[in-house]
Amino acid sequence: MFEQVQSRKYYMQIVNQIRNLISEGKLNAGDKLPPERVLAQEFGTSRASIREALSALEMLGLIESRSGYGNVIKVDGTESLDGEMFKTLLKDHSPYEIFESRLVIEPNLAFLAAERATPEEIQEMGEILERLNKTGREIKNDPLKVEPYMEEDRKFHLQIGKCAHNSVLYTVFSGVNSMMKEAHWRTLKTKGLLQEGNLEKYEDEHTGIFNAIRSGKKEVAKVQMHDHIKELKKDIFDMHD
Amino acid sequence: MFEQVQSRKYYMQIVNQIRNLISEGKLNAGDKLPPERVLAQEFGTSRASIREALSALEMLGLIESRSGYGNVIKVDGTESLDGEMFKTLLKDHSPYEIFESRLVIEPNLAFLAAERATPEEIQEMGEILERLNKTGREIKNDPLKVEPYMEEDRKFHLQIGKCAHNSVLYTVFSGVNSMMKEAHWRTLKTKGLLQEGNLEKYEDEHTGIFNAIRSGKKEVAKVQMHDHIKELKKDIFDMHD
DNA sequence: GCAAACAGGCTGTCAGGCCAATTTAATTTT
DNA sequence: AAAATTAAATTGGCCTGACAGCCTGTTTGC
Repeated sequence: MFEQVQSRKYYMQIVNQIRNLISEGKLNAGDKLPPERVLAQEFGTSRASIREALSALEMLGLIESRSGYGNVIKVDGTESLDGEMFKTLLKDHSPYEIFESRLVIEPNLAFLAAERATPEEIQEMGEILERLNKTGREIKNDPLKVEPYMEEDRKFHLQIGKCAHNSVLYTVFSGVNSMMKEAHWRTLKTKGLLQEGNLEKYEDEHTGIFNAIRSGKKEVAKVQMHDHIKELKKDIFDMHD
Repeated sequence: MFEQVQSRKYYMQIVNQIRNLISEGKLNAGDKLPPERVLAQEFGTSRASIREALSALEMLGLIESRSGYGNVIKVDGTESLDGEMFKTLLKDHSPYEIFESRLVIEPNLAFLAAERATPEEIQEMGEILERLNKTGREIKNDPLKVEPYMEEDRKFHLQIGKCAHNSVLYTVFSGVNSMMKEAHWRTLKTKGLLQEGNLEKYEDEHTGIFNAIRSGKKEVAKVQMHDHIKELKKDIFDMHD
């Protein structure tokens, strides 16, 4: 019946405003915030309050405060800000366990996606898949395409997660997914990806998953996603169980 | 090869120290921190730095700062501090989606638990189950036992999560699990739990899951957990799909 | 007895200042 | 002219001191 009164503390209001600016895409990764003294003026508060907000934002992993330089936005919040914050929690977990969690979550996301995806979402998924496959085939002639390929791959999986229409699972997955952008993951994955025949294999698997989701075959989508992630896991960690 | 240099910024060191005290159980939910001025003295910093740390801790959901009263520890961090922080991210998500995520995660935790649980962990699980079942039977004569029952139930499921030995999934699940302690969940659950015959049903299901895990029957554990959560979901949300 | 006023402790916020880190520009050196 | 050095400006990191407002318990006044 009654609405929550606006968070009274200044630093919280500042955190929320900046957080919103990030998720609205008005502040992007790499952008520099105005100097603290300027922020204080613009928000109409003291520098102390600004700094309380900034330290909180830094602890949440949204900005990085660099002495003598400025406060820099660290994340691209348009995909899932909550996911980026969850990623911050994952920092110290082992790569193996992080990847293993994909094996649990993603097949179920595929299942739910087959059940709930809207036509528009399916179409977008198809477009991403097309770009992904195209980029994959270009790698043979141009090894520099590996980076864009991994990015398209990330987006394809993320789109499936979005289609599952479960914000909790999406938050978790987008955190894990975003972790794959990190440098040490890229080197890990590059090794596995480039082995002979893998790209063709992935193309088949991705296409199969997409078709299953599009035609609403929930169980098929789930199983195929499971097999796909298991293949990835094998290719990356060189394990076979 | 080289270890990370200690986080330079004062507020970070303070956050880490307090965070550790919470996860070590030296600071428990409800405890009041010393006044900021005292903290400043004890940490050897200014009150400004203390407040930067406290605002960060509050944003992470670990403490609550009450004007004119003090800074209060908000979580019991001995189960999983990361989980408590993840719970903070869940605050605004719909109860249905939160519960649905259990349906995805817990069966897989049961699966992994059947594969990886140590004898000691199994034994502890058995002891929790025994207490749970005992409390469940006492409810008939003493409706006040509902609260303890739900707490034992929470612990039983959490123990399974722990046995899965995957820190990422455990963090997520313990966050969701801890959410079940919240007031609005308790009322939701109480309604469903107390319907005729449910408690006996749950006892059978719990026991079945435990036996499957103990004897290493991974697939059985997974399926039974899935069915159990689905029953719970039905009883709580009154849905049947 | 009971309500109202009071007092002490604590957080919320501000103002102003100094130091250290880092970038940028200026200056010197090669 | 290019490179290395130095100087200046910018910016975050941190500190001190102060005051208003909130909370709690106690005292005062009826």
